[in-house]
Amino acid sequence: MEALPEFYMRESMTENPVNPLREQKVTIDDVAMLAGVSISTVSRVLNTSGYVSKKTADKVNDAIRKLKFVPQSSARNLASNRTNTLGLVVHELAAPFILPLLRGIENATRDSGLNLLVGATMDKRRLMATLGEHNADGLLVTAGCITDEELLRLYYAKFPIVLMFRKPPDGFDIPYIVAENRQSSSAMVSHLIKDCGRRRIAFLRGLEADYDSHQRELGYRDALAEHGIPFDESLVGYGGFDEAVARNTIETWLEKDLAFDAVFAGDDEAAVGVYHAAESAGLSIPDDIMVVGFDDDYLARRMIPSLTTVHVPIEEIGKNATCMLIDLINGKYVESMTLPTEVVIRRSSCIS
Amino acid sequence: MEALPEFYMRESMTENPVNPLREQKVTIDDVAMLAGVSISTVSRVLNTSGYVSKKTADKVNDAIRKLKFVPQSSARNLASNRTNTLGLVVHELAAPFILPLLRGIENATRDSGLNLLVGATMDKRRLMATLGEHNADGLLVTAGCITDEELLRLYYAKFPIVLMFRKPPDGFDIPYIVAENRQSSSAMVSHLIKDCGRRRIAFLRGLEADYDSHQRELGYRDALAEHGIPFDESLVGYGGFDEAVARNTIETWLEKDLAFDAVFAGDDEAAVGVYHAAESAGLSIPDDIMVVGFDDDYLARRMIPSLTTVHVPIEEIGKNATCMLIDLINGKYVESMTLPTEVVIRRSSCIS
DNA sequence: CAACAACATAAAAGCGCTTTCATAAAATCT
DNA sequence: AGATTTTATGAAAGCGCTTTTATGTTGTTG
Repeated sequence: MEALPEFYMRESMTENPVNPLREQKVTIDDVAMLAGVSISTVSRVLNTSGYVSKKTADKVNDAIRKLKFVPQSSARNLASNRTNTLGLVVHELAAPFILPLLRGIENATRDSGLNLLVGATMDKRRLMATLGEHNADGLLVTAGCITDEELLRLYYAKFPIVLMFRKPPDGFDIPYIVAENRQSSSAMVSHLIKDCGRRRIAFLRGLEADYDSHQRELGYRDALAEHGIPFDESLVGYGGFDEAVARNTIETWLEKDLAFDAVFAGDDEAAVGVYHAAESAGLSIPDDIMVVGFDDDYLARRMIPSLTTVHVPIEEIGKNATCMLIDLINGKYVESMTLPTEVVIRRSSCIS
Repeated sequence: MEALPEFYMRESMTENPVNPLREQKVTIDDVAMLAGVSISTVSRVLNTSGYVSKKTADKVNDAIRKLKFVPQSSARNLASNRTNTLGLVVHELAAPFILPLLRGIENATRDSGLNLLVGATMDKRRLMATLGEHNADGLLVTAGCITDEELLRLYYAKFPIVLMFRKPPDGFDIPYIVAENRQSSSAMVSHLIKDCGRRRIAFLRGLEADYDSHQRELGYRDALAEHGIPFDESLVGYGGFDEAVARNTIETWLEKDLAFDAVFAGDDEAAVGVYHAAESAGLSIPDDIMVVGFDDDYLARRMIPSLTTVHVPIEEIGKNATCMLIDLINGKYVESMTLPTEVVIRRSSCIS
């Protein structure tokens, strides 16, 4: 058989039916009894559905308060066929941009009275059993954590999904929310060219398949073209949106005396890698090389010198994605969106 | 009445019963039918409980696979009176130490086949309705996000809780897991004194009530005492475990020419604040002042110069706390623990 | 003041599982 | 072989809610 979570196999489970000591439960029946009404009426006031007279509602609410009644979600979910839960699927709980994202999502779910279930993709089978169709009303999915195949399976099953930082495969109208990348990348690189007089600007890619990375590269090329600077393949390297990787790339370049006077690092993480490579080579930022990133994450403001980057409203993205998902769940039409971003100039590209 | 989450008030909810289009559900009955057994038997193989012959189990598992059956947790929860869900209560989804913590917790819950519900405290009533007694089997609680009062209410209700980075009020044996603070703080400060020859070492406190902060201060004093350096109140300031606050404190000190040659910043966040204050005053780290932090968070390795700090096994704490909570839920005896930490010497306290 | 709508409540039927409880077959022991 | 015990399965009773249906009770209209 499909291996069951070991949890279920614990003997203690059958021997020791959970928390025998837990306080006695207050149920809807208790409330109904105290208020002198039927449980249907209690349910109606709980859900503000159907007709309830003011007087009765008051009685019921009094009883609820007196008994400290909290409806049990499992019963509610079972009866109403909704879980009141949103699932968040992320690739890894490591990158710092996850935090504001989580914050945005958590706020929005809380405001809607929904629960947030978090899952990181490692074991896909298990993840889907946990967050999948029966145990969440919808899913928020970030880039790189679910294959197109799995995504389409859910799509065909009409399961509500909103993508973040990622667009669906061509031809499928799965709602998504992404940040504007190309234009702001171009603006960023133009800044280096126009304002800072740089000409040999390197670019560090993320993963091939990554939507963001690709858009940023297009923006980079746009800016070069616009200012009549020929695109030079040797100035493009792999940064992997990762500090260590980026650092390694730059160090290799420096060793073989590749000439460049600025680096557009793909994202802030990678930019930090560039900082370290520069530092160990004794190069000064921004004087010897300028460095710019993308995301405006936790690090950008904290690094010394502070990092010029593109501000991405990540918390906003989380919030909006959540609202979109809620609408989707409620059967409303949802429009995908691209949120604007903004170049933030800091010290790492400062002409002194 | 108690304000209901606005979600419930949406008209769409009654009008449009969630996802009318969702694929038809596969239930335990379907599995039973296909396998030619009763649902009790299916349930037994799902839970590996009771007696089931190998042959029957195989038939059932085949059917489960064929139908892609996933048991619906709400039904399961309702029937079995457990939610299979752990709640995580954090104060704010902002501090970087949350990420490794979340990672540790998520891994452990996943390994146990449990779900993880995340809640940030903002609206306590709502939080407890969401994560509280009926909707999670237990709670993981970090420092500063629940009042002692609320904590004790749950304690008296025998609701399983594990505290992280925090000890329970005196006399209550609520299991906790904390990191060793005092000894390593002392070791850290001793390092500055012995290895680096510093004598005027400042300390930046966190919040008064914070357990960690208090312990770290004790360690700081221990080290001073040990090396015969008198404690100087003027060298202790408020850092708030926050970059901006710490920066401000240091800048104020520098303006009034307070003399110090090293700062023990309370935590890494605050240390970054010190970096910025030093930088804007034109002071070099570590030559003019050395800076050390605590936590070894995301920033420590990334700052330039890299930050000497105390490594706290945060992911480990998350993992262990989760295991403790699971044991607790299963009625086992759980022992609180203090995890060891370790001084990590990096460039910010480097004698050049 | 009938006749009909709008409002208010209760009874009852599930939701999809787990968990007794009852029963039967197979294995083990006198 | 008969008496137990162990193993194996199914029937049925809920878990605590929501929701449909039925039944009043008001209020309103012609």
